Formats: sequence, C-alpha cells, structure tokens
Amino acid sequence: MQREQIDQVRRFNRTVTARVGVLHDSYLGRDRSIGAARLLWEVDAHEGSDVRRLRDRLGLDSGYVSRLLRSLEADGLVTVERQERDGRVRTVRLTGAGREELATLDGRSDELACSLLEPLNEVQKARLVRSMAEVDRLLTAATVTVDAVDPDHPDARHCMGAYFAELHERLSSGYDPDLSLLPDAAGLRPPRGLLLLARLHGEPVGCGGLKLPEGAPAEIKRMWVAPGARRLGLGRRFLAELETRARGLGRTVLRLDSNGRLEAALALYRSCGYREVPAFNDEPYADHWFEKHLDDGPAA
Amino acid sequence: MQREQIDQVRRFNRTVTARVGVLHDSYLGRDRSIGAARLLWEVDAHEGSDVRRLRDRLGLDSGYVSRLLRSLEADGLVTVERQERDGRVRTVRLTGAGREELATLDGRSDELACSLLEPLNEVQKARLVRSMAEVDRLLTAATVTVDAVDPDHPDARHCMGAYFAELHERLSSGYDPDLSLLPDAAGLRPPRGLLLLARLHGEPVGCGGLKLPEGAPAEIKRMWVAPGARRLGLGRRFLAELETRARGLGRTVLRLDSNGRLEAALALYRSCGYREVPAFNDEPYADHWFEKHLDDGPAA
DNA sequence: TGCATTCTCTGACTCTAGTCAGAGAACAGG
DNA sequence: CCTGTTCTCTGACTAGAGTCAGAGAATGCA
Repeated sequence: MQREQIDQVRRFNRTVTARVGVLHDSYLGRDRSIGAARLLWEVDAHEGSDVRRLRDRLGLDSGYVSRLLRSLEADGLVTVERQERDGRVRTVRLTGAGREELATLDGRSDELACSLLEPLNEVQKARLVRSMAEVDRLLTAATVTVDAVDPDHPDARHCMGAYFAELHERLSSGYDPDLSLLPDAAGLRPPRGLLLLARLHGEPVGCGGLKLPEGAPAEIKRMWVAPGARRLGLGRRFLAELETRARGLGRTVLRLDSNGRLEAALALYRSCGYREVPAFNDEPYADHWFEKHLDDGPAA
Repeated sequence: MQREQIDQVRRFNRTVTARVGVLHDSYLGRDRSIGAARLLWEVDAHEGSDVRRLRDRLGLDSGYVSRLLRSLEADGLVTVERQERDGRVRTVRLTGAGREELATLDGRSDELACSLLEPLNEVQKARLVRSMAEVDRLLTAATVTVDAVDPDHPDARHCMGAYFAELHERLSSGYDPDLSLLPDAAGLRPPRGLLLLARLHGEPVGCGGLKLPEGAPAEIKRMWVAPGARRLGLGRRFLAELETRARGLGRTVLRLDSNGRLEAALALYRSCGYREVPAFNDEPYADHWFEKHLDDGPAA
C-alpha cells in the first residue's frame, strides 16, 4: 500500500475522531450513557431481537448487556420477554417511550450534523456531503467479509432463498428452482465446489458459488448480493475471489450462465472480462452464457 | 439545511465512529491510555509547549493533565521543567524515548489505516483516499472560527506580522509597512473599522480588516490566510463575513486594492463579484483596484 | 510591601464502561 | 431421566477518564 494513501487515511482518522467522534459521544450521551444509546439503536434496527444478537452485534459482554437492558427496562424504554420457542432466549422490544427517546437522540444527531455543516458555504456543504457519502459507502464495503461456508449453513440458505425469490420476481417467466440446473448443497461443497458468503456486521449480504465438475470448466453459480449491500463492489469482489480460488485449484476457464433481465449482472461480467459465448448448457432460465480464460487479463 | 444532507452526515457519523473511532482507540490505547497518547501527540506537535497550552488544546482539566504528565515523566517519555521567564509556567519536552514511543504509536496508526484500505480493490482504495482527503479538508474548514477581535490582540498582531512578511517576500519591490497607506490599530477598531480573525484549534490562521471611513466607501484591508490554512475557502469566508457586516452598518459599496503578484487573491476577488476599477488611492504597493456594490449579487 | 492573580500540582472523589466468575433456568440428545 | 450445553442474569471487581476543591509557589501591580 502506498505511503501517501496511508498518510491521508491517518490524517482523516485524526480529524474525524477529533471532530466527529468527540462531538458524537457528547451529543448522544447527554443524559443517557452512550452504551445505553447504542443498545437502544440496535434494538430499534432489529425489531424484536434477542439478547444474544444484540450482544454479538455490539460486541459487548453478556453481563454488561444484561445490566444495560435492566436499566432501559426500568426507564420503561424497552420490554424484555422470554421467547415462546426457547425459554432461555429473551426478546427485547421497544416501547412507545423508547421510540420517543430514540427520536430525541436522533434530534441530537441532527444537531451534530448541522454543527458540522453550518460554518460552510453551500458549495462546500454539497461537496462535503458528497464525499462523506463516498467514504461511508467505501468504509462499509471494507467492512464486508467474504468467507467460504458450508452450503447448509443457515446464512447460506438465507442468501440462496433470497436469490431464488428475486429471480422469481424479476424473470418474466417466474422461477422454480426445481426446473433449474442448479447444483444441490453437495455440489457446492468441496471438493465438488465451494460457496462464498459475504457478511456485513454479521448479517449475510450475498453469496457466490463455484461448481468444479471434473473434465469441464468451472462454473460460477448463485451470485447474489442483497439489495442493501449493492453498489459496494461486492459482485466484483466475489468474482475476483472465485477466480483466485479457481486458479488455485488449477482451473483456467470459468463459465457462467445468466439472464438478460439481470442487466447489472451482465454488465458486471462483461466489465470483468467475461466474453459472451454460445449456450453451453440447457439451463431453461438462461439466455446469456459467458466464459473467461483466467490468463486473459486482470480480474480487477 | 436540507434533510437529505443531514441524513447523509448522520450516516457518515455512524459508520465512521463505528469503524474508525473504535479501532482508533483500541489501536492507540494498546498499552498506554489514550489520554496519555493524545497528550504525547500534542507535546510532539508543539515542541516545548507549556502545560497550559496543552490543557487548552486538548480541553482537559488541569489536574488531569498534571497527573498524565507525571506518568509520562515517570516512564521517561517527557521532561517537565520550569520556564525561565515565568517560574510558574512549566515546559514539556519529549525525550528520545518519548519520540520512540510516538513512532510505535504512529506504526499502529498505519496498521489501522491499512486495515481500513486492505479489503478494497485499487480503484476503490484510490476513491476512498480521495474522498477522505476532501472530508478532512472540509471538516477542517468547518472547524475554523471567525470572530472580530481588537487589532492589538496578540493573535491579530501575529497575523498582521506574517502578512507583512509575506508581502515583503512576494512583492518584487519588497514591502515596508511605513510606506503603505495601512490604517493603524485604531483604524481597524470600531467605530472606525473592524478586524476579523480566523482561528483553527485556537491558533490564529488568518485575518481580514475593514476600514469604515465617513463619507467614503468601506475598504477591505489586510486580508491574509496562513499557508497551512489555505484551500479551505477561508478567503471567501472573510469576504462574505466582511460584506455582511458592512451591509449591517449601512454600507453598500466595498473597495480594496491589491497587487498583481498576489494571483490567488485577485482571482478570489473576481470570483466573488469584485470588479476592477481605476485607482482610487495612492497606495504605492497596489497595482489593482476593485469595487463591489453589495446589492449586485450574492457573495457566495 | 501587601494583595490579588496566575499557574501547576495533589488528594479525594465520581461515573462510565466494561471484565470475570459463577448461578440458575431451559433445552437437546442419548 | 441424566448430563452436558446454552442462554441470561447477578455480584464483585477494575481501569480509564475525568471533576472539584483547594494548596503552594511565582508573579504583577498598586
């Protein structure tokens, strides 16, 4: 990585933690501890979430979270009840008062935002906001992790389910997985294949599979990115990672089939060096087929 | 301010405090408290600074700073000695060990920077760094305060001294304030005029004066921005603020003289709606004269 | 010289944000 | 039914980051 880039990031970190970080805490924590505020935020973001999930998402100690919840409960901001299905698990829900409290916290966030923008003129404001959006987007992208998982993992199932649902919605013909040539779970498990899963803050936000048939080119399958995680370059990252792994396994050719309705996907494949080829399978839902020779060019 | 802008700033704040803020602290505070690390940083930035200045810059309690200094002193990272001039004041200086410690802290900053960039591809890295630079620049700009001060205030004297020195260096003829038509301190003190001073983190970084002669147009004088604070839109901000104040005092015409060597200044005046006019005074160091009618257009 | 002020330091607190070690209920599998 | 595991909770403790009220030395000014 270049020295100049690192230095700029450091300068950014210093400026931002000094200016935003400090204010952030002082604004939010005005009469509620910032731990409690964060927890409240998290409860709101995931209605009816269980304590364990909150703990994981915030990375906090179980005892600490428990104590915070007691204090929020005492203030009437949340209710905590045992789950029907599993009596050990407890579910947290915002009350009306909790929602109000959040609204005032949001108001303070607004004040902070205004105090940052206020001294600037209109041109500067617009520029700052635009750059913040870019930083936000790219830092989020950098937070996404991509790992190989077992196709039967609940997170993987979740993504594939969402993938099928989306296909069903977007293809003119609808979509029925049973009619498709998709590999089953075993077909995406080593050594017959692999499945990459992207996670953002622990939530699954995309998947990309690779089929490794013997005596035939490797095939990319089930590339999907959750709507909320698009425009983060995740598709490109999946392709790059799949290509690297395929190359590592001695493969030199990658294939995939897709559908003309999935415009963004087609554009992605083309811009990553995939060339359209005649149909190489009978996938009923495909009307475009692509191929890439891994030594053809960079995956970037 | 627009709702959309505020929301974007809030999103930015959340992402950045979560991603950068937390890591920042955990990286820096690995075996030294982050208060101590910040103090060390500040001592380094201002060699031989006195305790009071450190306290002011970091916004900390005197007792707290004193205690932090004792601990840094005990670890051999700084030395604290009484000042010659004023025996109450104590001066802090880094030792060699302190410099080393800082270097390892910097190394951690680098690690943090890398960890932020690492998951991204080259295009994304370049974009992120560019946007960070922009955010950094504009947040810094927003941190600058502009207030009216007395022309005899040490900060004001500092700026005007720097202004003269810069003129002397840049004008082909050199510059001698005594030959110039500059107003003295009283001429920039209400009601005969006013002086605005810009400060960044408490340090003076620019000035802009207004002369308010009776029966003649108001005149802008001694506009100067410190080299380290340029490209923050400060000149524009001075002009806008001076125009607002002039308008508030019933003035409708502003004038100023300048020198062709100060290209950036001329460009600024032109882009802010100042029109070049024939010489309206005998200022020996001027070769360009400008005028603006305050109802002519926006100051933005 | 005396008095108020400035500057740094010390001692005694406080509050937040945790950590750690279990306890006890609920569940899962044999 | 027993055993081990999971999940939440409680009690006891700690470190960091300050705050507050003076004390004591040095200085400035009348």
